[in-house]
This record gives sequence, C-alpha cells and structure tokens, in this order.
Amino acid sequence: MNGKRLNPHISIDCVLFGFDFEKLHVLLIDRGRYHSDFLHESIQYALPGDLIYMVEDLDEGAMRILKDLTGLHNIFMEQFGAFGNPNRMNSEADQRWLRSIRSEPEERVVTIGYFSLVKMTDYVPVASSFAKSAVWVPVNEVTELAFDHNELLEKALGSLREHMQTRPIGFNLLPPKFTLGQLQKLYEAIHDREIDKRNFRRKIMKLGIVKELEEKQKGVAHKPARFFSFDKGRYEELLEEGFQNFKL
Amino acid sequence: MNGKRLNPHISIDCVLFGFDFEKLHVLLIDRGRYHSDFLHESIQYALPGDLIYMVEDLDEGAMRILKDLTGLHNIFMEQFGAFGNPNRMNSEADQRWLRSIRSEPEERVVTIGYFSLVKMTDYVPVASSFAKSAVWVPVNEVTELAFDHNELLEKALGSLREHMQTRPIGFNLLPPKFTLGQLQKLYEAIHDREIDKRNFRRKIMKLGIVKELEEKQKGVAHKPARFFSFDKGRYEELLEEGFQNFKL
DNA sequence: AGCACTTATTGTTATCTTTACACTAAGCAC
DNA sequence: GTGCTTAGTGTAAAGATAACAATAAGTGCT
Repeated sequence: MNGKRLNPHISIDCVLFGFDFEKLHVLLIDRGRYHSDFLHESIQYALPGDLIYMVEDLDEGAMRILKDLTGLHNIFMEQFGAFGNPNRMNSEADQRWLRSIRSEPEERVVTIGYFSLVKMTDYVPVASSFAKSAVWVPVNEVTELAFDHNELLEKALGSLREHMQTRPIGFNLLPPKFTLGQLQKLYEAIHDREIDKRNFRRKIMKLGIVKELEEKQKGVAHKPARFFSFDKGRYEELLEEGFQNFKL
Repeated sequence: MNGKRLNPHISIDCVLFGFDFEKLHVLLIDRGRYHSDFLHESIQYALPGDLIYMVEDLDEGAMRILKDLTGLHNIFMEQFGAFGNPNRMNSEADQRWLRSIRSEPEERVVTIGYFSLVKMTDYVPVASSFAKSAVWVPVNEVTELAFDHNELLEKALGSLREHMQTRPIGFNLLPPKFTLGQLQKLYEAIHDREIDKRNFRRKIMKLGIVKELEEKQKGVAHKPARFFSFDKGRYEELLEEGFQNFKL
C-alpha cells in the first residue's frame, strides 16, 4: 500500500447532559492541575473519552467508556459526529496529559462523539481509571476544555436540541409523576430560552402524550400543581402514524 | 496498555448525490462481477470509499478519496455519521474483494460517511484506481450494495433531506438561470413527493432568495417559463438574521 | 387571622402558515 | 387550428403560533 496510509487511533468521547430540574449540566472529568502560566494554576476539564477496543461496536464502546470513566452504566447514547483534525491533540497541555496515560501519546486520534441526556440526580458519577474525578458542570459555565472538546460540546448541544424536535426524549428525565412546570423547565433549560406557560401547556396537551393524574403536589409553599405521567402508548401511536414533530 | 485495545483502520465513504433535472441519483463504483450462486453472476456496487491518510483532516480526506476513485474533485461534502460494526465487512463477497485491494483485508475498519449533492451533468465520473467504473444510479433503483453501504445510503439520504430544511443547498445544482419548475423538481426529487405548484412558488417568493429575470425560455414546446437566479446576498442576509427555515 | 409570597391554572385574539383546489396562457408539433 | 405540454395565477378554510393578565391555592411570617 502506501507509506502515507498509516493508521490513526480511534477514540470515543461522551457528552453526557444532565438535568436537575433547574439547569442543563454536562459531565466532565478533571484531568488534573496544570500551570496555565507562571502565576496561575487551573484545573482542566475534559469530556470522558478513551480509545475503543478492537472488538466492540461503536455504540457499545460509548457505553463502556462512560462506565469506565465515571461509573455510570447502561446509558444509551447517540452519535453526533466524528472529529479528526490531525492537530486536535497537539497543544502542550494536551500532550503532557497524554504522556501520562497513553503508550503512544503522539499518535493521531480520530474521535467519535456520543451524547445522551439523563436525570442528574439518578447518576452520581464516581471517579475511576485515569480520571481524577467526574463532575457535573452547568453548560453555560463551561470554560476551556481539553483537546477540541469545546467544539464537541457545541455540536452535541446542537444535536440534542435537534433531537428534541422529533422525539420526546426528556420524559425519562422526569420522575414518573411530574408537573407541567417541571416539563417546561426541562425544555427551557435545553433550549436556553423562556417559553410562554399557556402556549406550552396547550401544545403538550394537544400532543396527548401526557396523562393527567388525580394526585397533586403536597407541602409546597404555593398552589400545588397537578401531576402528570408520560403516555407511552399514545407516544408510540403517534410514531407509527409517522408523526415526527415535537417542536416547542 | 491493553491487549484488547488494538487499532481499527479508518476509512471514509462518500455518498455523492446527483440531480439531472429529473431524478435523484447516487454515484456508485462497480467492484466487479461476482457469483451470487452457482447460476447467476451479478455486478456488485459500492460507495466510493477508502482508508484515510495519516496526515489529512477528515473533510480533506473525503474530497481526496472521491477524487481518487471517481476523478471528481473539489466537491465539499458533509459528514453524516460513523459506522463501526465489527462485522460490517465480513460477508464472503466483501472479503473476496478486500483481499484483492488491501494489504490487511481482515482488519476491522471503522468508516466515516460523507455526502454531497451535485449537478449530475457537470460531473462525469471517470473510473480510476481500484474502481472498475463509477456510475450514476437512480436512488430508488439501488439494489444490494457492498458492506453496510445500503445503511450508509439511507442515513445519507436522511441527512440530505434534513439539511435542505435549513439551508438552500440545491441552488448550486441548477444553472445560474433556472425556472421555478426546475427548482420544484429538485425539491420533489430529493423529498420523493409531489408539491403543489402554487404553494411552492408562494413560499419561494416569500423567502425572497430568488430574483426574477427578464429572460424567458426559448424553443420549448409549451409556454416559456421565466428565468430566475439565486439571490445570494438576500440569502446571507437571512442567515445573519438567524433565519434557519427553508422547509417546503 | 391576615398578609406576603410563590407557583398553578386558565382563554382569547390577531397573525401567520399550511393546505387544497382549477382555470387560462403561450409556445410547438402536426 | 387542434392537440399537447408546461407556465402562471388567487382564494378560502383550517391550523399553528404568539402575545397577553387575572385568579387560585398553598406556605411562612407576623
């Protein structure tokens, strides 16, 4: 074959979004302190990611890597893109870190991005492997990340938003019984904009994918809200009818 | 490191769609005859694709590979996904072909899919490298392709359709002066459905991204249509205003 | 008991968008 | 000039979107 045709490595990076009924967060790992200049020392964060195994499918790999690095398992993720700029790992800080964890730190790596969205409170990450710790960071407070991970995060967020226009991902995020206020907060957090309460409720109710329950909130310092549950049967009905629009 | 952590190869496959003012086509390469059973012999087609070079960016690689295999150059393509099922090349026919062109035919390959849409008549593909020939095939006449290429084609088509909802890709496909009938045919071919003429024209005109010209068709056996041209300035204006909806 | 505070709940109207639908016009071929 | 083909045009009904404010039901505090 061809001398130029050597073989980059392949990694998967996971962008795990978490929602806590307030804000949208992203799960990052702390790859340790570094000196940004002679005076300051910062923590640098990165997305959880690692090289894939020879025998695993990409989707499996994404789950496996997330578990290895954060302890969270059985989280299904969606692919959102491949990133292969030959210089994507060439910064000094990146190289220093790679030397500490990889046998071939200089090797080019093409990475494949995966994202998912979970209920933050259900998933308390545990540091493991080479990650010093894994933490939830509000997406609008994320600063400079390792490698090209800021770019990955942006792309993942875009994919998440698109995704929510066609599937009601997000109902897994709420408790089995939730209020429409909570559901609305979820949409507002992900799209980062306010939505009119009345219009929101009308649309949700017209879709028919939530069922009104008898039960109401208790012990809240305001008018108690009615609980609703996700009507999965109705949702699947809609999908079969070719319905594809959950835009809000 | 880890015995399991060997290193798959990386390829890029190109899904090039072409429009000829009638139907949507896809560019395939003929990888030669094979015996599907003891009686029949078929041509098997594949998407143009090959391993990437060590130093090129993915986007560059896609262009380079398309050029190597079909002679078409300077075609910008969009990424639509990575495909890495460990068994995606294990069929007998696939292996036979790989043995004829690769030094490590058994090696696992993860591929990254790219697509684009061009004016068919501008791009007459030339066979080169290991492709016996490259041909335009109408997308709804495509039969069984090599590897997982039918799956890639489906995904690419989906991405193309989504893409057209937010960008007026497609104006590059038409001559500088085109009729609204031609533009409508383009949309109909890609979305594979008929669109009402009056509604189509109204929407296009409201967007304001085409300019009416004085000139009309000549020598046609029916009422000559007025020519229009794409108003690039107006289009960029719309994008800057954050406008993102070219849905038809 | 009463007030402050907070979130829940509800409807209307104006505007815009979408969809469905059918006839006349202009050129060429014969 | 008849037939064929594609171009070009308007309207009405239904649906979707967006903007808008007042009352209700709890808790906490005094």
